Amino acid sequence: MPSKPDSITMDAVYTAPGYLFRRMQQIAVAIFVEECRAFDLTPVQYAALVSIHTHPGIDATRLSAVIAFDRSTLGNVIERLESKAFIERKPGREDKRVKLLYLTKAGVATLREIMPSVENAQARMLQPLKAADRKVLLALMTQLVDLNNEASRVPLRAEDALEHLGKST
Amino acid sequence: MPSKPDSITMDAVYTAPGYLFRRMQQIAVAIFVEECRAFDLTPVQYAALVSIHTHPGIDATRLSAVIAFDRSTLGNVIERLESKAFIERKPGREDKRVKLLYLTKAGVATLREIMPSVENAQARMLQPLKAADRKVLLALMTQLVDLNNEASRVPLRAEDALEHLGKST
DNA sequence: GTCAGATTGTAAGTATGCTGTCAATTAAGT
DNA sequence: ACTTAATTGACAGCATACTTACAATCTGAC
Repeated sequence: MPSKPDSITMDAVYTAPGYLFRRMQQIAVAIFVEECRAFDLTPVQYAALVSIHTHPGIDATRLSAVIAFDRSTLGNVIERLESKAFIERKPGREDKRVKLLYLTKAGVATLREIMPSVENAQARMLQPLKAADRKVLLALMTQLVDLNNEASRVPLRAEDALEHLGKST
Repeated sequence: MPSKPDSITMDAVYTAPGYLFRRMQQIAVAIFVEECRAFDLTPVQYAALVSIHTHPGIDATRLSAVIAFDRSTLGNVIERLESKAFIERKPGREDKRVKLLYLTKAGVATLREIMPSVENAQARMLQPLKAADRKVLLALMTQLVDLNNEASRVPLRAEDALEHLGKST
């Protein structure tokens, strides 16, 4: 309980949950990039690819809700994926504002090829822990992220993914 | 175990530890910014202030090792803290390359005032969990970050903080 | 003492992640 | 039908976070 600055130590940083989350995120990205450096895909770009593969013809706004990425950020991500020829943007027929997203053949192929490396990376992040602890940590993180969903600037809305189908129902 | 893209679902994203860490980091920053919006300090800037307060006269390279921030990133952070008049940079006498960092009076005052808000923010991040689970999560995260230290691009080197003292020993 | 190599701060370039704003378009209310 | 609301993608701007490169400086080997 350091309340006066005179009593501030580095523990005010090191033991803060926010610092641990930041640090672990940095480590997770470093591991992902290292395992996947052959594929020219970042973690964010990978998540976007998976989502577009799962929801072909989704638009950028819905995609941002499905992976909880900021809409502005996602615009740049989509641009890069398009310039790498992993995805295509096609104008919507009903709604002239939207641009529908689809994987290209190269995108599908890359996704198939990168999968084992991604799984290696995800495993490596938790490897230092005992198997039982890994499960506990994953369960608690899943719970915490879910319960804090609304505190996020861009809450996850997985259901939004279905809106681009059967809109006329 | 989805190995063929045809069997990929969003679980390939949602249950990946890397995704959970990213999401939680975003939530943590959002909560910090909301609780501390009266102070014009980001989480990173706060950590830097605490470190400079704890290690007056530290230089930027050592500071980056102490809070595990990239040296380049930290350059910009320091610039912003200086332009806000929270810190001062003074040229080193022995080594003309380094610039030593000190808190200004405004920096010390701000640090004292922001402390309660930071603690509120840190508490809010874990609040959705039961008290016992909070302890477990914190312990596991601390362990995991520590054991993965070398996997990070900028490993934490807390001891480096002491080097700017008694260099001539 | 001098020269090779390391270190320090800085800068440019790329990639998230957020804040706003804006024009175009669509949807809703009357 | 017509005006107002909301939505969509795009853009500008700020703040991390990393890469490489570079000039100034320092250190060590000889």
